[in-house]
Formats: sequence, C-alpha cells, structure tokens
Amino acid sequence: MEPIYLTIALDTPLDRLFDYRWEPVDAEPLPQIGQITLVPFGRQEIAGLIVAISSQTDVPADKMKSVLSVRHQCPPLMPAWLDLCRFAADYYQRPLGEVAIPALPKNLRVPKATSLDRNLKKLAKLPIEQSVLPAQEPVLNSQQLLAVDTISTTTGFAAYLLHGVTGSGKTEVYLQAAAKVLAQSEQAQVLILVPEINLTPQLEGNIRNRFPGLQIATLHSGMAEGERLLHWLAAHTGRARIILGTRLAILSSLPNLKMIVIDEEHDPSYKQQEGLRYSARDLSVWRARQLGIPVVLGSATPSLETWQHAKAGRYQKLELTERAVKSAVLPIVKIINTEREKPSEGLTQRLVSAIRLRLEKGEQSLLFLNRRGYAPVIHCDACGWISNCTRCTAHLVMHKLDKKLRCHHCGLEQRIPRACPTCGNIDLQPLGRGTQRLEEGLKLIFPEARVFRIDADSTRLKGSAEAAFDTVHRGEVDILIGTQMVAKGHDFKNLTLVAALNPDSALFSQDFRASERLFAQLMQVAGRAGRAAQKDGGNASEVLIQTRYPDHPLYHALMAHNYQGFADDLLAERQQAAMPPFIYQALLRAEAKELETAILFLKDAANCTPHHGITINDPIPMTMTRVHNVDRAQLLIESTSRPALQAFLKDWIADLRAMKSRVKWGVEIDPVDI
DNA sequence: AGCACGCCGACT
DNA sequence: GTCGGCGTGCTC
Repeated sequence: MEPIYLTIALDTPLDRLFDYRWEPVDAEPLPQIGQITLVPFGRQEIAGLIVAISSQTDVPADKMKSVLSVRHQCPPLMPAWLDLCRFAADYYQRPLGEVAIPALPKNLRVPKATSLDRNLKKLAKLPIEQSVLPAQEPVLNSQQLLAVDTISTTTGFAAYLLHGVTGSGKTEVYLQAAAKVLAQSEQAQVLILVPEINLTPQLEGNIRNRFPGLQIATLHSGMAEGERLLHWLAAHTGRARIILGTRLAILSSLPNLKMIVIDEEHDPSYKQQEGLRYSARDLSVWRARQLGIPVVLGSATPSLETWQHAKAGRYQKLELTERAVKSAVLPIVKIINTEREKPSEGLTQRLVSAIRLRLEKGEQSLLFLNRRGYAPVIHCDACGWISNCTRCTAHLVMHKLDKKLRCHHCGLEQRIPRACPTCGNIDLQPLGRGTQRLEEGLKLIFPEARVFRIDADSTRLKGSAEAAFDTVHRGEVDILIGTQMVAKGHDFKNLTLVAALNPDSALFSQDFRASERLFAQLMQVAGRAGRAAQKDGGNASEVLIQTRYPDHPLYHALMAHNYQGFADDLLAERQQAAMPPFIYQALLRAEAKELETAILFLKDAANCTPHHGITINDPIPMTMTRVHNVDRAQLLIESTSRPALQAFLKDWIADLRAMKSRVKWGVEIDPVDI
C-alpha cells in the first residue's frame, strides 16, 4: 500500500501547511479532511486540522514525522466551514491554521481527549427535541409582519438591514422569522449574534420560552472550557437548532445553518481587537452568501458601512418606524447648554429639578457618564504636577473608595499621595468627574434617594452585573448612575428620565468614527427609558443632554430622532473626504521599547515599490503612544479597490516577513479605531 | 508564536 | 563553580 500523507493546518504564524505521514494502527479507519489530529511539532505535541490527503509529498523524508493520533470521535469539520476559515485567513492575511485552530474549543485542541469524550457522552444524554412548534407569539404590527415575511420567504442569499428604534420590536421579528425558518426543516439551524451575552440575559430567557423543546447552544468567551466544548459540539453535530453567541460564534461549525441574525449590528464589540482582528458582522454576511441564506442586521443606528450598503441596494432595508407597544411614544430629547447653566457637582439646576420630579413621582432616573473612577486625574495647583502613568501615555485615574490611583490601560496602581510628589503641596485636587464622584455628589443633593452605580468597578465580580441590574428592575433604586454598561440590553420599566452628563469629548475626537459611535450610544441609552411608563397614561420620558455645544448637528439629529439625516450627512462628509466606507483601509502597527525604533521600521516598510491605486501614508505614533512601557506607531494604507488592497498586502506582508526585523508588528484589515 | 540551544554576568 | 539573561534558529 502507498504511504498516506496528511496536509495539516497548525496554529503557528508560519504561513504554510505541514505534511505528516499517517500509519494505520490496528483497524483504524482512514483519516478524513476536516478531522482533528495530534501531531509532533518541533518539540511540542499540538492539535492540527487535516485539510488535504495525498499519496505524495514534497517534504524530504528526513524531516517527515508521523501523526500521533486522529480524533475519530469528533465528526469532521465540513468543507463549508473550512472554506469560511480559508476566506477569513485570506482576507485578514493570516495563515489558515491561525484562523481555524483557535476557532475550535480549547478542550478539543489539548493532547488529552478526556474532555472531548466526556462531553460527547453528555451530548448523547441530552433530551431529544420535543417540538419545533413555537410557543404563543405576540401579535405583530404590519411592519413587523412584512419584515418576518420577507426574511422567512427568502430564497438564496439576502442581507437585510432591520432598521428600527429601541422598542420597535426588532427582537420579535428575529424570533418569529427564526421560528418560520426552523419550521421549514427538521435540521435547520439559526445563529443569533449579540454584542455581549452577559448584558442581555433577557434574550436567552426569551428564546428558551419561545422554543421549548428546541436545543439551544450558547457560545461566548465567559464560559468554562468544558461547557464551551459541549455547546460547540451541540452546534457542530447539528443537535442545537438555535445558537446564541457573541462574535466568536461566527466561527463555529454549523452544518445546517439557514439564517443569521446580528443584533445591534453597529456595536463595536463585533470587531475582535486582538489576535485575528476579524469583524463578526462582515464574516456573517460572507457566510450567508456562501450558504445562500438570509442574514439580518438589526439596529436603531446602523453602522455607516451597513447604511451605505442599504442605500446602494446591496442590503435590503426593512424599516420599523412604529413602536411595537401602541401607546408608547419616543422620549423627548432636550439639550441643556452648560455654557449658560453652569453645573454644580456635574449637574445643572434643570437636571437636578428633573431628577427631583422623578423622585416625587416614585420614578427612576438614569445618569449616563462614560467615565469610571472618582476623577480622571489629580493635579497640584502649586506646581502643575498631574498624576501621569509612568508606563503609559495616560493619566492615573483617582479611585477614592480604595484610595488608589490606577492606570486603566496597564493596571498600574499606587496609593493616592498625601502631598505633591514634586513640590510637597498637600492640597492635591481631583480634576473632572467620574461615576464615583457623581455618586458622592448625588448623595449630598438627594440624601433621601437610593443612588446606585453600575460600572466595571462595581460589577467586577462574576454575576454581580446581573444582580445589580436586578436591583434596579426590582425598583430598589431611584437614581442609577452608569457607564456604557447600562446602555445595552436592559429596559427599565419605571425609568422616565435619562441624562447624558458629559458626552462632548467624542465630538472633537481624532477618531473619525467617534461621533458615529456617540450618536449610537446616546440613542441606545435614551432607549432605556419609558417603554412601560406610558401604559398608565403618563407623559413621555425625557432625555436631557448636558453640553457646551447645544447647536452641534449631532444633538439636533438626536432631538429630532433623525438617524437617517445624521447618517446621510456623515456619509456625504466621508465621501467628500475619501474615508470609509468609500475607501478601504489597512493598518501596519509596530511596537518597540523606543518609539524611534517602531517609526523606523514603519518607514522601512513604507519604502517599498509603489503600487498604483495604493496610498501609503506616513508613519505616526498612536494616539496613546506608550502602553505598559511599549511605544506604538502605525502606518495607514488606503485604496479605493478592495482587491487591489488585498493583492498589495499579500506581497507586502511577505516582504515584511523577509525583513526579519526584531520589531513586533502586525497588519490589521478594516481597522475601526485609528 | 513557542521552544531550545548558546554564550556572558551575579549568586548559593 | 551554577542560575539565568535574551539573541538566533527551527518547526512537516
């Protein structure tokens, strides 16, 4: 018999595949493409994925090694999944193995197969599906019905933008469309992506109630490894019919996928920010096209990329303009000019009165301040010293409760100094205001009120975020203070006032996407209020924005609930200035102990043969140059043609590899924060 | 990326 | 005399 060679993808930055010899032991079946293997690699034993099988190899015999074992217990990954990984590897300019292997659960990749065997047994013991008939469904309005109908009768690929304000019933459209798709075949699977599962526990509960008897898998990074493997296997074997997950779920194996939903498609967390920097939203559209199935992108404030696709007719727009609850009305948005009305403790008199009114009526208020800690920096009046981090280009944030100065970027911690480290002045002043300081001020102004703060500091412990939200839902809170954490998912039934205290900084940010994000964020917090309040014939809830720029178009659009006008204006600006989505970008990032080293590397890299249609900009230090004692710089590459950019990058990266620089570098495709 | 080999400084 | 720093070389 001829020898059998397996071509295997491994999780290594080396941009090639590796051939191994396979020798049968006993009556072992032949290996198949898509199976997971254990192989010796250098001095280690690691997991690999079989991507080709052949009777020949170019590898010299003295280098050839044999496969240690093939994981026959696990059904092979299907060609469609491998193609997804191939596409992602190609598009994001990484070796296949670096995409495919980390997409598999860790316990599938470790040398021991004990967890795999245990979880396969567990999977076999799961109850058999009882019914595909969905439970009682709420009645839909005509727009929702049209959306459900359009989505569920799709033949072949279609991308839908489901555009509707908070409360317009997008979730109901997802669920009923999913129900119809699931009813079309006994095997059909539906993938639903959400930005952060921990902040949307209601959705999971909703789905379970709606589809009793259906196997539901959840996939997100907070899960224990064993559990993660079990859910992954449920999806991979087709047992799970609904898969609810965060961005990482887009790379899961789903053999009978028939529909994809991306909830809050504009959310930045769909973009992975380390390792393989993929966009789960973009990959979901590719995957839907590959399989010839519908993908639904839902948002009240779509990303400009998606909005432009819809305008160009590549995505079909489905509008939900009515609030699903008939009596519900949009909140009234008002601007408070802080140049005219000076805040005290961060609050203008008008805002204080508005909060007092809610207290008197027994209703809740939400104060949105996207800055945790007590004060973003402390400072010495006498000599001008300010609390800078020694390792980062950032301030040390004052945390009063634990008497610490803390860097939010590298984690450096020190005690709050009693006196100025340079001049000895004992009168150090906090500058600015974070959620802790706001909480302190509110307790002074409203001593009788129950003030409650939700931010990353108050919810550090596992499960405590959920507990905190429950406290608010139970009505045990009068005034809720929160960072962006409170903007997602939760509807507070008794909440009738939402205030944004200091949103201005994003208006003039270096990052051209900052205002797009701010608009989405403010729309989202505004949407937390008043979904139920009007049922009793009460007034519409109120949203107050404290700003020094009351005439800024962003706030005017917000007052008019005019996403479309805002988005169209921004798109016109972007087109004018040749920015995304009208141009395609990639970043070359470099980091070194000295900024000069990183810049020099980037200059070398930029000094390549010019390509037509490709613009290579000058290297610049990153906005936050130093993090944890590492200096970072970047180089922006632009093109109006995606294929041209792709082709250029492929060759260029090969050249950069050949440079064998000691500088740590990486390329990011479609960067979102520049 | 890992991991090992390899050649020069402060410690039991 | 060894433990350990990180330079460079390799991975079927």
